Formats: sequence, structure tokens, C-alpha cells
Amino acid sequence: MLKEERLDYILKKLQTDNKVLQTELSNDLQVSEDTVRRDLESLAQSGLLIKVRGGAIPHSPHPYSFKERIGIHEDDKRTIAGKALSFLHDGQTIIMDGGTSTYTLVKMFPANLRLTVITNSVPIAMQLMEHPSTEVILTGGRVFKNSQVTSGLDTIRMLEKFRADICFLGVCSLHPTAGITGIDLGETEVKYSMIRSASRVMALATIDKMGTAEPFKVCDITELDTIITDRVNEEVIQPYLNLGIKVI
Amino acid sequence: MLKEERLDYILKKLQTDNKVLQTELSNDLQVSEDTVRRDLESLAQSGLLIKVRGGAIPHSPHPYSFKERIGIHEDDKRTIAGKALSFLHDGQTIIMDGGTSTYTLVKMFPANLRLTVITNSVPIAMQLMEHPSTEVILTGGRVFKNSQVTSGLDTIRMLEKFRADICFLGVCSLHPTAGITGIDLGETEVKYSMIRSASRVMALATIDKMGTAEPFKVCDITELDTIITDRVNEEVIQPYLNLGIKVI
DNA sequence: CAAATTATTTCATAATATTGCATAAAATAG
DNA sequence: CTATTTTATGCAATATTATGAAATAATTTG
Repeated sequence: MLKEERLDYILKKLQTDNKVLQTELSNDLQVSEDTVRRDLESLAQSGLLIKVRGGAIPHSPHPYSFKERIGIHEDDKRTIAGKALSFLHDGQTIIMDGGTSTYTLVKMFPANLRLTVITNSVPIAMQLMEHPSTEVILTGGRVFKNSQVTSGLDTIRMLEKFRADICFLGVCSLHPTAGITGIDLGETEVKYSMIRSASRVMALATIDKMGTAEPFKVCDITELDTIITDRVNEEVIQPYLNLGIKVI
Repeated sequence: MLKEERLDYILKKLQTDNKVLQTELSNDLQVSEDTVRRDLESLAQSGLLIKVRGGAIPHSPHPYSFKERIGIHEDDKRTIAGKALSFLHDGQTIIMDGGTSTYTLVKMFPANLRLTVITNSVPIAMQLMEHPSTEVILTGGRVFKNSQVTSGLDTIRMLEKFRADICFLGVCSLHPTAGITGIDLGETEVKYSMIRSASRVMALATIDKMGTAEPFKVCDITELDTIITDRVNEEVIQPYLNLGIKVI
């Protein structure tokens, strides 16, 4: 195995897991930990990652402040993203909302999937730069630093020009009667615009976000076609099913 | 077996396997490893693959992309960025073109600098996410993966709405009579639009880009106010000074 | 056509680079 | 503070690369 292959593997793993452990890598790659350490060192030298005791973490601390929630909910998000993947097919046009769930989904895109992705998320656009076969359209506008998405009139105007097959919404809060709600007025307006521009709307939400509400309303819950969540809890999801929304 | 046949075989194998090993090739082709090494060397010379210890790996999917260019001429770019910094003051609105020079400049922004930055570069927007006091406006549009910028009509329309104090242009080629030129029509159009939306235009260019030209024209050289370069070579810069352009 | 030139390839050998191991130093957790 | 884990260092084993000489093949030239 070439050294470059190892480096590649490490970077890919870092990309999906948001961290790498030397012991794990030593196992995966079948080389000594010394070699792994030296590999990490050289990657750190080129600024591709940050070496920490016992392993390494990605260089660009993305919004979804990796350092703070290392690994937390990461598995749940991958579960959700895995379910969402099954709805994606070559040739579709997809609107991708910002957020950690959608970001995880994008990271899991198979290399041969050929999509057109419309997004207002800077990290998602950045991520798709690596993807060989997606067409990326970024909506313009003012960039919000905490959520790392563009928003405002420009964003909304641009979204209005598209007609997508599916909109994947990263939702903050979901409630059977309060609907979909968020903590920022500008962002909720953009989300609503995304919903209007897509034939089907799928919300990605970990189970703990269901049944909660925030100050600003995006839309009624009935605007959703499907809710994709990590664990399907009968009790929690029944109200949504009653409204004719699929929950998987 | 002809040398060309061997080279062909190597490239095909590289395509399917994503790597080649010298030992393997030596076996497959029934020639010594020395010969294989020389073959790989010549292929690497023509930029068809990247030679690494023990074999070779393919060129990254988008050749000469932003990612590969980053790091080359890094010192020169920092010199240029350092000079450019002196023109920046709190409260200004700046248009930042894409490119590695402008990216380096953005990375060097002092933490307390309070700017409004309008850019079509995804990595620059991403970088400024870390910056505490800049306002970032990203122009929308289709994202080009090589240069990692948005371009197209949406980008141009959005740029038209702004009036910036300075436009920092990352130029491909500069020539006293041919003007500023680039290798992609869409991108040159966007650059022109940036120039029109700013009061002063400053080009960031390493000295080796001066006196060269590419197929698509951005604008006449006289549209520039200032050229910021790494080494001020009297002979090279004289034609620009004669046209009333400052060179520093 | 044959000799001479040139290019290509192999082999032998020396120089370099990589890797894993042993051990000591340092950092971390309990 | 001590036990444990991780990191750093030197070193030996191995693998890879570079170099020059010799052998071979291809091409040119008279």
C-alpha cells in the first residue's frame, strides 16, 4: 500500500467521522502506530488536519462546531442521512437547506451520484467541491456566521427561480400544531422559500427535536411530505402520521 | 513492446485501479523496475500522473484546481497580501475576487478589521466565517469547481447592486497592451463586473504573471489603479507606470 | 551493407527513505 | 502521586531510488 493511499484514507475517514484515532488507523491500515503518527504529522504539516493527542481532528472547525460536539449525535445524523440517501437518484434537482443533518447527508453522497444541488449553505457548497459529479448552485446573499448560510431577499429571489424535485430541510423544531419553527426570522423566511420551490419536502430531524417549538414559524407541519428521523418512536410520531405525513 | 504501449498500459491501469505499483508494473510489462521508473517519470513530466514512492497515483480530479495551486508561491503571495493589507480600513466595502492571492489576503485580515466583503469565492466566504468582525456577502450562482467561485448571470446581477471602495482582483495574466486576461469566459465576465462596481481596482499578481496573456479579455490595463506584486522589477513594471498605473 | 552513433534497457552498487521496534520522556487520567 | 497512555528518539531492517557501466536494440551515415 502506497503512503499516499494511507493519507487519502485518513483524510476520508476524518471527513466522515470528524476525528481519527491512531489506534484505529493503525488497525485499519495495518501499519504501526509510529507510521500513523508520522503520516498524521505530514498531513498536519500541509495543513490538512490538526494533530491532537491520540489522533487528529479536521482543520477547518466547521460551524457545527466540531470541537464542542465531537461525535455527539453524529451516529444519529448518519442514520438519518442514510435513510435520506435512498430518495436520491441521478438527474434530480435537490434543494439543500443548511444545518448539520444536511451537511452529513452531503458528505455521504456516493461519488457517482449525479445531482444538481441548490443550497444556501457555504459548508455544503465547499463539501460538494470535492464531489465529482454534482452541479452546485449557491444562492447569494448575506452570510450568517453562526449557521453559515446565506439569507435575505437575494437568497429568496434566487430560490424562486428554481423548481426542485426534493427539498431537504434541516429543521430546528417540529411540532404537530406549531409546525416547523426556527430561532431566526431571516432563516425561517428562506426555509419557507425553499419549501415553495420543491415538489416534495423532507425534514431531517433527530427525534429530540420533535415536539419542540421556537419563536419564528416556517410553515405548517402539513407542508411536509416526509419526516426522516433516527429512531421511530410510535408515541412521538403518531400525531404526524395522523396528519398524513410519512415518518421514517 | 514499444515504450508507448507501456505508457498506455500504465495510464489505463491507473485509471481503473487509481494507483500503480512499480513492482506490479515491472511484472505486468516484463521490464525492469528501472524502466518502469523512467516511464513513470516521463508521464509525471507531462503531468499525466503523480509519481510517489513505490508507484504513482492519478492527478486529482480537477487539475490545477484551487486546492493544488494553494501552497505554491505561498511566500510571494504573503508578500503581496501584506502590501494589500495597508489599503484596508474599518468600514470599507471590499469586493474580493476568487483566487489564491486574495484567499491569502483574507487569511491575513487582522481580527479587529471591520469590513464588508463581497465575494464570489466559496473558500473566502468559508474563511471569513472565522473572522469576528467582517460582514460577508456571497454572490449567488453556479459554482465552478476548479476555481471554487460562483459565476454566471446571477453573480453579475448581484455585483451590479453594490458600490465598493476597492476591488481586489486575482488576475491570471497581465499585459500592458493585451490588458487583463483569463482562461474562462464566464469568469472574465464576472471580473469585469467586479471592476465596474468598485471605485478603485487593485490587481494582485505575482511578477511571473506580468507580461503574459490568455484567451479571454477582462478589461484594458488602464482600468487598474494599482498592481500589487511581490518583487518590483523596474524593467517589467515600467510599461505600467507609463500608463499611470501604480505598481507596488 | 557495415560501421558508427544513439537510445534504451538491464544490472550492480551506493545513497536515501520508510518502517517497526525498543526505550525513554512527556502528558493525561484517576 | 502513580499508573497508563501517548509521544519522541535512535537504530536496525527493509524497500526504494539514483547512478554509472555494460549489454542490447534501433537508427544513421558513408
